[in-house]
Amino acid sequence: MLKKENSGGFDGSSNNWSRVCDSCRSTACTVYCREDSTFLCAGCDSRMHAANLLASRHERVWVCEACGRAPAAFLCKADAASLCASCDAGIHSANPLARRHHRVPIMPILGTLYGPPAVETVGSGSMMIGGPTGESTEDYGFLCFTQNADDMTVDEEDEDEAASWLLLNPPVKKNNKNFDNDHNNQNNNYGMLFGREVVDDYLDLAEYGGVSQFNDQYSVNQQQQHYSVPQKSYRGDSVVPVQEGQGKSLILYHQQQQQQSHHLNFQLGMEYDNYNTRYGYPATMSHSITDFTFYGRITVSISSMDVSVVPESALSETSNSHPRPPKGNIDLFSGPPIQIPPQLTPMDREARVLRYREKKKNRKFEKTIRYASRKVYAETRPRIKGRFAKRTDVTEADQMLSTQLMADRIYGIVPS
DNA sequence: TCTTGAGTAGAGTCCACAAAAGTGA
DNA sequence: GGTCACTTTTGTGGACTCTACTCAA
Repeated sequence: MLKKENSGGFDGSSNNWSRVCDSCRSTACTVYCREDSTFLCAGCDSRMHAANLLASRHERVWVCEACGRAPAAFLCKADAASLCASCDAGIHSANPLARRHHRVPIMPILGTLYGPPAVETVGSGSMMIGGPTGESTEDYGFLCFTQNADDMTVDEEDEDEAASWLLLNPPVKKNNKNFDNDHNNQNNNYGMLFGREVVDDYLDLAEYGGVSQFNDQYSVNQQQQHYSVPQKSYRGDSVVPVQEGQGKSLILYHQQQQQQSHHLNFQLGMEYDNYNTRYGYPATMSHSITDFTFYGRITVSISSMDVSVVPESALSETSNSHPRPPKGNIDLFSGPPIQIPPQLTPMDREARVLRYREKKKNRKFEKTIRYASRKVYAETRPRIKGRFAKRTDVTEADQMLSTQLMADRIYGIVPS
């Protein structure tokens, strides 16, 4: 996409390193707070701007993706990148094609960086607002914060990554013209922001509740966002204590899941099940997670009923050895209602797409070893061209090889 | 602008066999 | 319900194949 360039930087320095967070001084900054005139990483931003309602209203903007040192001024839709004025000028004056990129002024980030406050949806359009136990939630206003900055950073990263899986790129076959045409035809419906980019199909989750519904909720939340529900986030396959508030909403989950998750089931089901099968996770596990939240934040819980279906060994194993679930194991099948973002601006959506792409780029699939003994044995097992071989075959092959070597020695041929 | 071939990356497949899981007496 | 013997299923890693993709000519 865009290479980091030495743009001179917001602070006038000339190196091409991303600016570090003014608060923690250890992490690359991601946002710039106009009110505080500070560059902050995601963790510090969340911490500082969730301290109180006033702070949460600070206008922030993403840091330029090209130089990483200046607040973004423009959003290039073609590159799907936030750029400062300097980088924007440099990049988009490079050639005539670049000049045609559609750029819009960057919109400030309000509220939370990693998603709006969770709001329970009730029925098809109404909303349930309140804390986990029904108390006033003024203190909970925005995100689920952990006790310290370190934890929060990890949480956000995990959740962000998990959220990324909700935004899977459907396969786009470049050579498939039919597909392309069809997709183009659908762009009127899906590609609101990114034109032909398929990722938008998944990002535009308001679609599931209807656009008008989204708008309604948006306006409602604009007024009532400080009453939003705090969400404790859980990751991994571990069994999750269901909070009181969540327990109530569980019924709603099941009522709504068929309406709201079937679409995703069809699109993502195969992929997740395949992953689970390949990496040793029971398929039932992938059907047991009953709570998630879209747009950059995932809340995962497992109903007790579903857990009982999973073999204990498998459950405990995955719980213990995988504090974080495999990426594909986040389940969308029996998912609860898709929670419509109360203040999902196009800029928010685009920002999430950016983060999604970055995460996707850096994603690593680590194979899960369920039985170390088998691994050890497999490593010591004889192979022929990578395949496991019978020990008798190997001995025969060894004999042939040794015979060949003997012959080579006899005739003075150097073995290659 | 389109075509073609080379190069690359990633996913899927295959194999044997110990260990785990299931079943019936 | 517990134990034993037997059968069936699962999981493991490296090499290879296949497909999709990129890039240059």
